[in-house]
Amino acid sequence: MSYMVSTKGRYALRVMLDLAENGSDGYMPLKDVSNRQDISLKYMEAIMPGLVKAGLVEAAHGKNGGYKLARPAETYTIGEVLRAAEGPISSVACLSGDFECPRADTCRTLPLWKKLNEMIDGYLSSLPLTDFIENGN
Amino acid sequence: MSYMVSTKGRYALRVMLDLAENGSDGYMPLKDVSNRQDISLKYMEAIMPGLVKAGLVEAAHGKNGGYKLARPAETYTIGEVLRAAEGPISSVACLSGDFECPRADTCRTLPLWKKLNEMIDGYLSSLPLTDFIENGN
DNA sequence: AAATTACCTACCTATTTAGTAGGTAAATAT
DNA sequence: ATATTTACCTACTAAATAGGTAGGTAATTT
Repeated sequence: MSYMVSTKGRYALRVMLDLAENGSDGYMPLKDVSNRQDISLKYMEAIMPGLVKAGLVEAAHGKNGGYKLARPAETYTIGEVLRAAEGPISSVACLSGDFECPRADTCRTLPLWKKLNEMIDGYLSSLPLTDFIENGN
Repeated sequence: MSYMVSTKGRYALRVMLDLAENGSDGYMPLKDVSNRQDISLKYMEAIMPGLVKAGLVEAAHGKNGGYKLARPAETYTIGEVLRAAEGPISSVACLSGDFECPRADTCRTLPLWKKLNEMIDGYLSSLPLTDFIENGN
């Protein structure tokens, strides 16, 4: 077994939460986030462009630059952040898209994985990011 | 991202289903299962001892030996087969046991992963293995 | 004694994870 | 204009995991 959600997705969540809590109207340099969250700056730099491309955050270069949320914090869900950072989330390779299983037509367990994926996706996509600020939910 | 359920667990499910369908009161040689399921015999040999140790199947050496289910087929759940083959299933490393996160006490997202794991485990442990015989559930 | 079967140990290749290192491009401040 | 700050891009790396293969040993039956 391996893990469905890696540091990439978990760190992305923490950056988003950090921006939601510590961000004002301006841009927040990644160095500050890195210090507060104790995550390697260089590694975070590799994660952020994915969030920019997905339209979750906006970036600005130069002095007083950094990142800020593209929308009000309450409108994000855990699911969309994870997908932006990690790509589509699946419990098994059978449903990954880049893998064509020759047994797919007759496979008895495929519907199981489909349902499991739907459950997971439904759960994560129903959870607002801000549920994890200021309370222990 | 990686996958929570690998071939190890998926093959184990197929072996169990095969034994449920094709097994009589005697033992079924792994070679036969391997042929029907088109799974590498050598790889299956590596998976089976885990199922034996977990008490899911019984093994017999020598001629007319092989494997058979230890209990009536209807009493197995998908979850217990996957756990026997893959070890404990978790969506994130944070809850794997062999990893001690120093942020665990104050982590805001840990409860999310806990709930997600419980959902997944609850679902898989509620599904009887035999749901996947003779119908498209 | 021979055949059959499970089971054990070691190895292998490719991929992924979790980074690091070093530099380039853009924007701002002085 | 120049220096500084910031994002961003392109490698590279070490360790782990996935998904096997190869070969042999132990147990059981014919």
